[in-house]
Amino acid sequence: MTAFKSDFLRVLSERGFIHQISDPEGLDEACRTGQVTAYIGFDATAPSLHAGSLIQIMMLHWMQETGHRPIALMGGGTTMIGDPSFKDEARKLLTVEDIDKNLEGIKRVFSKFLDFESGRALMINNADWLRHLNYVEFLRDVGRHFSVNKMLSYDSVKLRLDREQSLSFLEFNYMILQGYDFVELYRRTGCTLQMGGSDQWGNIVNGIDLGHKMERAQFFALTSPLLTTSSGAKMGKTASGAVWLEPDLLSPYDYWQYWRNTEDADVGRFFRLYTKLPMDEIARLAALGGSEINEAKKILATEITALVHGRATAEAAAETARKTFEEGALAADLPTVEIPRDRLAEGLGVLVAFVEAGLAGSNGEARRAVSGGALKVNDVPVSDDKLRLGLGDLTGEGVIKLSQGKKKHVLLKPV
RNA sequence: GGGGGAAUGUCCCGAGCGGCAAAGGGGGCGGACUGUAAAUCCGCUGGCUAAGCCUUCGUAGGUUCGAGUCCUACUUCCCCCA
Repeated sequence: MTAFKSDFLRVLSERGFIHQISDPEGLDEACRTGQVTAYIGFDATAPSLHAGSLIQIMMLHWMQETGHRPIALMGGGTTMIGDPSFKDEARKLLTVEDIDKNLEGIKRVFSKFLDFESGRALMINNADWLRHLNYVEFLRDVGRHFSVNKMLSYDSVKLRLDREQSLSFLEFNYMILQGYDFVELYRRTGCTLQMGGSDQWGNIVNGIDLGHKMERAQFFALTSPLLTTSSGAKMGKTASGAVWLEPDLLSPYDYWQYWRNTEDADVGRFFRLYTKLPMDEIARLAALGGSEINEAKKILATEITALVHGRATAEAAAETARKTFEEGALAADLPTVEIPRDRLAEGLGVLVAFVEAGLAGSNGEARRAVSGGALKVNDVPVSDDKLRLGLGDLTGEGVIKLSQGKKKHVLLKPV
């Protein structure tokens, strides 16, 4: 935990990425004296990674930054099984088509954080070796090294067992495949370190053991703390709760907003984890108190957005927010929904308008929002749910601004 | 193979004498207070052409004026015995 000698561990440590390391001194020494190759696996359970994976991506980034070689391992093979760690029930099986499609979206993110030029970072898909395994051979070569007694003792499966929920044999194999991945990557690239969230500890340690037995190699594990916001525990489960990294799934403006609304207490921690700003700069920003911390949050949001969506996009989002919140003006870059001019000309019900804008899930939900005073048209609260919008409601800019609450705004644009 | 349980509002947990759009909680959303924060308080949290109508309690049938609730079969899961 104390002073690391290698740049890599020192950076990770001071920025708060480290939760557990299997052999801190050994890893520190290895990082100090040579180039280490490490990997983190990403399963393709959704068409994009979300904010929860950002911490993993940043670890790979810092690794490359400090002179080592990161591998982003795409879980095209492991996703066929589904990781049961700390899950209270089995996930629905995805089809091969879905998995491969999801991977397309996931791959895209990494080029923004890693430099894949001339093998400085690698992207490998474990489908390459897992999807064509020979069952009996695999059991004899790899399976014999695993003790079921031991696997049953891991905390990661205890939740399931304690709740008396079924843990299928399929899922039970996940940690074996993950362990095998580690060995396979070692053979292919000399990879000796696996990183991941703290929920992956058991799986990673299994890989270390397997490395000892099959290759007589010294592997290392390094885990990061789990992101703990109120919604963190169920992250990725609810459709609206996930903060996607792909602009198609979550607009850069909304992404910026997400970070802008960071709790005071999280500001320093998020700066260290999710931005590349130097530590002294972060210390200064995090020390701001009272309402001044809002300035820090804006910088935080812009920095994090810039990493994922690019600097220009991030600054545009910041500017849109500034106009909307600080000037109360109508910013042209707010998320826009197009609507046929004819429909507007003949009169469009407010409820329908809000549903089409994506600010309400149904007419009924919009109706309730009206009675709760939550909806506004051009900043004027809606009091009558039978109100119809027409061409006369267009502002000088030729749009209609719909708002739900204080923070969500959408422009309706006739075409 | 035999015996006994369980499945509830398509976010989760969970109560439910045959009259139920179904208690309660978490989460989420909105309002007040603030600083686009936290904490706190209040409201909402099946759908619709809305004083009415439609669809919901694992699946399919049945009993009944009426079924989440009773019966039968099936599915999945748990426990006990072999």
